[in-house]
Amino acid sequence: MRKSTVYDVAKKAGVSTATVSFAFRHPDKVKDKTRKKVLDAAAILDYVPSASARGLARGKTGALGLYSFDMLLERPQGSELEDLNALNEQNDSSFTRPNMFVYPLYVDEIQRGFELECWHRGKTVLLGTANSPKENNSITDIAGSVDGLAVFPNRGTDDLPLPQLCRTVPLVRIGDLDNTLSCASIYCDNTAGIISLIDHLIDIHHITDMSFIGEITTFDMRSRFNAFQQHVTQRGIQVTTALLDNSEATSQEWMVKLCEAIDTNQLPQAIVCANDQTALNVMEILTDAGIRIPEDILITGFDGIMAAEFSRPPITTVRQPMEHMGRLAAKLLDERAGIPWDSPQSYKLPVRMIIGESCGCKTQ
Amino acid sequence: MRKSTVYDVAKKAGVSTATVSFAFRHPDKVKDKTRKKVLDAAAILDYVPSASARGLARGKTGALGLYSFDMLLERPQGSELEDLNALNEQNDSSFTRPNMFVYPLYVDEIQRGFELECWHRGKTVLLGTANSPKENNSITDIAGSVDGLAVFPNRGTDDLPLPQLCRTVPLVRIGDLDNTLSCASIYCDNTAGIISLIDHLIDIHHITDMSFIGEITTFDMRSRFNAFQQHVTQRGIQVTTALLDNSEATSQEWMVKLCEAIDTNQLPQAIVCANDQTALNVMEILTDAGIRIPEDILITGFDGIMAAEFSRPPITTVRQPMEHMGRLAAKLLDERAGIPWDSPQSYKLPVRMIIGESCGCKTQ
DNA sequence: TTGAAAGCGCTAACAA
DNA sequence: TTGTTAGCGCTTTCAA
Repeated sequence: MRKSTVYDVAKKAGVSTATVSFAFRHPDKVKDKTRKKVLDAAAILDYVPSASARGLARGKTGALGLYSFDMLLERPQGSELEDLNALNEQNDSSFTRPNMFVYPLYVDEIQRGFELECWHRGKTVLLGTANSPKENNSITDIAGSVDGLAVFPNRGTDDLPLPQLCRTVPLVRIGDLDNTLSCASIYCDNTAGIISLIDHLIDIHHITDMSFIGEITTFDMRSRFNAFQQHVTQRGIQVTTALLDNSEATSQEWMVKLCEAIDTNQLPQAIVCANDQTALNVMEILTDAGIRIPEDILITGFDGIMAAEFSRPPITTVRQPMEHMGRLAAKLLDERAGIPWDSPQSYKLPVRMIIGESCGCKTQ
Repeated sequence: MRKSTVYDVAKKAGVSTATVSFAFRHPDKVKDKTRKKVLDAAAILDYVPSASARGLARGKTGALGLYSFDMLLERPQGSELEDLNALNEQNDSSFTRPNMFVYPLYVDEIQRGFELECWHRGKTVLLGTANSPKENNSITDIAGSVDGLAVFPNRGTDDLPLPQLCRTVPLVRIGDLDNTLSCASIYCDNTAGIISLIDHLIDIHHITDMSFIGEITTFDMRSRFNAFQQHVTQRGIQVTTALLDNSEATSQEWMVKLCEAIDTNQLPQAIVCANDQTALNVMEILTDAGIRIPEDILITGFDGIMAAEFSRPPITTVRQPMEHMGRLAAKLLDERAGIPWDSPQSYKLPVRMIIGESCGCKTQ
């Protein structure tokens, strides 16, 4: 059964297609009786207007997009996506309890903010993701179907055709800063966050020797690493360089270094991690090696994701206003009404330190 | 600066628009040299194909939709969505820690499954929500822009034009069962879940007197309520009817009844709650009244959301395979390739009881 | 208040 | 292998 169109409705209602369109889009511009005829005909014919056609005609889609780069690859579930059929087996992973080490993470909280704001504004949300690093044309696909697009940075972001996109559609980078492109950047005050962490470790816990762990693959991570180096120097702190990893590598070299440091007893008094997920991993490795946190070593994270609060011990971290960031992205995009920015915009949002117990504090 | 189109690219590359289209959609059908010309021209012109135009021409959009009904209204944040500007203030709620009583909930875990499967299949996800119960034409809007649509049931779902939609686009109802419409229904084995809960309370904790609390506004809730009534009768258990609320009301009448029962000391030995969120609320009210769980009364939930596991005490509940349900929805929709079902389909998924401590068990 | 008609940008026969 | 061309369904001037 063919889908019915304006033409079908128009014929059935005995009016023109223009009137059908008006009956839906500008109800007040149409005589009540006419409108009723149209609506009735539409109901009988199961008329569902084509958003594609409308988008084409209007030059807008009414949707805002959020693009995440190879999220799947970074999450354990990604690999289990095949077994959709054997749910009856008792040991199916679908029955395991929710695991907050996998969800919700940083991107999820931002996504949630984005969705809230879009719904608030009556925009629909389009979610896209590349399955493989090579598929960077998928971002162009989604860019072509929205009035504005928010993008998460990631390793591989450099390959994305962001320079072209931002000339065609309003583009927001989240957790990233770019002053060369005519797009908006929303990021948090990484420097202030790292400083407050370091100061806390020094001033409250009298640490004289610390290091930094993390993959320096994005703007955020780089900012934190730089802030660490700088502030630690400024405070005259010794740095256990054995651990420092300022490589751009995607592999987790720091794990090797950390294990070596454990084996050779070269651990610093404290480790500042690039983010909560890294901190979680570091803590697991240390714990497995019989090293206690915070008795034997202090750990800090960054981001303030849910898992940081519920890990044992809870992680002392810096919380980004993630929901807010997502909402701001949607707001900025919506306000552009489809018109790309003509100069770089940036929004640096404040952060707040959250004291857990991994730094040696007692939080009741 | 006008967005460039196939025509612009075609002219610049010195080919026809068809060739431009082919160069992108069927790269192998175009001579290498020609394709290169096209791609170069496209890059120079910042060409971003219009998904609307493609959707129109192809009759498909490549997106799958997920529609939630008035989610915002049910969540505390919904009301705070205005203050997007004053983030510098120290007490901004954006800095509060993630609150799992608000997110992620039942729908979020399903949504996540839906997203995972869509990404896996290379489909984009369209998220839509009605801001107000009256805005039920928004679902038609999103139905018009996807190749398949999943819908959450809710109070108010009855007002939705589901009968018309399911004749135009493949439709999946999640957490709902409908044998009258030509759509698919994905729901869990509510009856088995309730039975295992009741049996546990009776057989392990020797409960002889229990009741049920919840708003009976959706298929799931109704199923659980019915299963409760039936199984409790079958096991010859006394029911504290003072608490039973089988009304269809949206207001939370059960709160009143619960408070009365507390005041008059009419509480049963155990309360089976319609879902985890209700259980959380019930526990809060009881705790505030100085009643201890599980010492003074046993509580069970349903769903297995994250907050149930981390509440104190952890809630004994029944876990639905939520991620799986979302994934199944996406899979079914994708497989229809835009063609509506011509008869009702239903998928009842198994559940599993998860022992917490709210039932009186000790889980270390 | 309604109708006629010209696009919107892309795709896919069909031809060449 | 590439070009021509007829739509896809809706919106929106402009006229009536």
